[in-house]
Amino acid sequence: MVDVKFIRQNVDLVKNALQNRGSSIDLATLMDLDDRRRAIIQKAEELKAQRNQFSLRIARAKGEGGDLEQEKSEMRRISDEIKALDGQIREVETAIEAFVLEIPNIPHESVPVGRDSSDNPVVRTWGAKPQFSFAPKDHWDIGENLGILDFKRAAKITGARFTVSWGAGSRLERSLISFMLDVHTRDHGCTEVWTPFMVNRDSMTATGQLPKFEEELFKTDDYFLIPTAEVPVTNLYRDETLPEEDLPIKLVSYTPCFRREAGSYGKDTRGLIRQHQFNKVELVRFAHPERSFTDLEELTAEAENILRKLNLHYRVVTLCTADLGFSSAKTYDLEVWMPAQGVFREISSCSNFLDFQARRGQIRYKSKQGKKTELCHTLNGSGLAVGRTVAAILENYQLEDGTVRVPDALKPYMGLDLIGPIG
RNA sequence: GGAGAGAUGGCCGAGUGGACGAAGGCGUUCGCCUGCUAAGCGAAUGUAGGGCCAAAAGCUCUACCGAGGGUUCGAAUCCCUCUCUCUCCGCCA
Repeated sequence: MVDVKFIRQNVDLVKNALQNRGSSIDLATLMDLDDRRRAIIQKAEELKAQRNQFSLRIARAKGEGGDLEQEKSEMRRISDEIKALDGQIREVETAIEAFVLEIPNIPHESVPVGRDSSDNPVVRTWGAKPQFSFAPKDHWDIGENLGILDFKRAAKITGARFTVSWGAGSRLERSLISFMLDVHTRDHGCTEVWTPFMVNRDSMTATGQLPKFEEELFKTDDYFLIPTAEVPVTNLYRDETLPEEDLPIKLVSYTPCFRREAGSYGKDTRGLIRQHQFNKVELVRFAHPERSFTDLEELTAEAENILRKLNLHYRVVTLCTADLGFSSAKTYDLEVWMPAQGVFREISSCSNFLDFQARRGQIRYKSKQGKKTELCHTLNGSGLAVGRTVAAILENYQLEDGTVRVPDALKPYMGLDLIGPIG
């Protein structure tokens, strides 16, 4: 959530930022509401101050047994007026809140202005494309041929965009989760957390999934299924004040993720790339505002480190203004090389949300001297999306006979050097 | 699912209609004192919003005792609804 006070003082800047994002929100409506709000507050508070004084006088006079009927009826009038004004204030504030919750974050000044994903500049590229003496197969063909991926039965027991993994495939999924968690906790100093996979409406609102993207979420009568661990993990400290010296707080969490993928019909219909349920290891940071961009670089490097250890060719792009997620001020996408299609595919998204989520969720910090309580900055990034990592490994490590080599880093976890056919 | 108890400041805990933003204690911070430490003494110590101010500082007003509504001139205190927590019973991986 962008601060209304900030918007008021920087209307043109915000207007411009929204335009760069391709958003057509009319700020004039908001400014009118805010003007009205302050006018009513002023009136109401004046009356309240009056009421308090009357109240005091009545209390004092009570002992002396004076006739206070006149004061009382006057007070009744004031009280009624206050009640009416308070109702109006509530109304206006509800409207303002609803409005502001729909405003996306303001892109950081270092974010390039662009029209779509083709305007995302490449920051760096790591590794090299693997060379094949044969035509590399798609990961879904490799997986189905080996018997480790089973899309048909997943469709039978649930539906489209779900996957069953068998044997080494299942083990690969589990190995990757363990491997990633181990690297992030052991080498990067993150604390591992295990959270609920369903959350309430307040949590979804704090991180920015709600109110705007409800159609993207699966839900039960009572709760929402998390689309990413970002939601439960960031909300760990909702409505809390953290000690300044604890920042940055570095967390890592494995969770399954559930997404409706509404509006993506016909996109990535085969394979592991776009699923309704997938596994992800997520990095989350609560940062000091003064160094959150350093944190973003560090967090991105931590995610990259997984790809490097797996020896997967990838590149880093900066999302331009048009491609930036709703809550983010700056995002780096890590894109892994997929040899079968000959393209780079997103495998991690690392973002700095500044105080956007912290304001929605009231996540704050305070110095030991207790000077001031201020909003934290929050960040997160996939470290990594597990399903897509499986896809990348199958494609990049495939051999001509249809088997798949196990990356060195995973051998201790897999207890195998080669994934062969199940049978 | 059934029965009961509860929700007050960073924490503990008092407060059943009027000077209560809220006693007392603990904690924390600053100062004093003391060979050092501990103890002791003194002071400070919530959040949000509005106004004044170019702004900060500061001053001032308002709100907040789980949430919302009601009664009343006046509500932490009385009434209603909701949420959450705890205890016991039942069921269950």
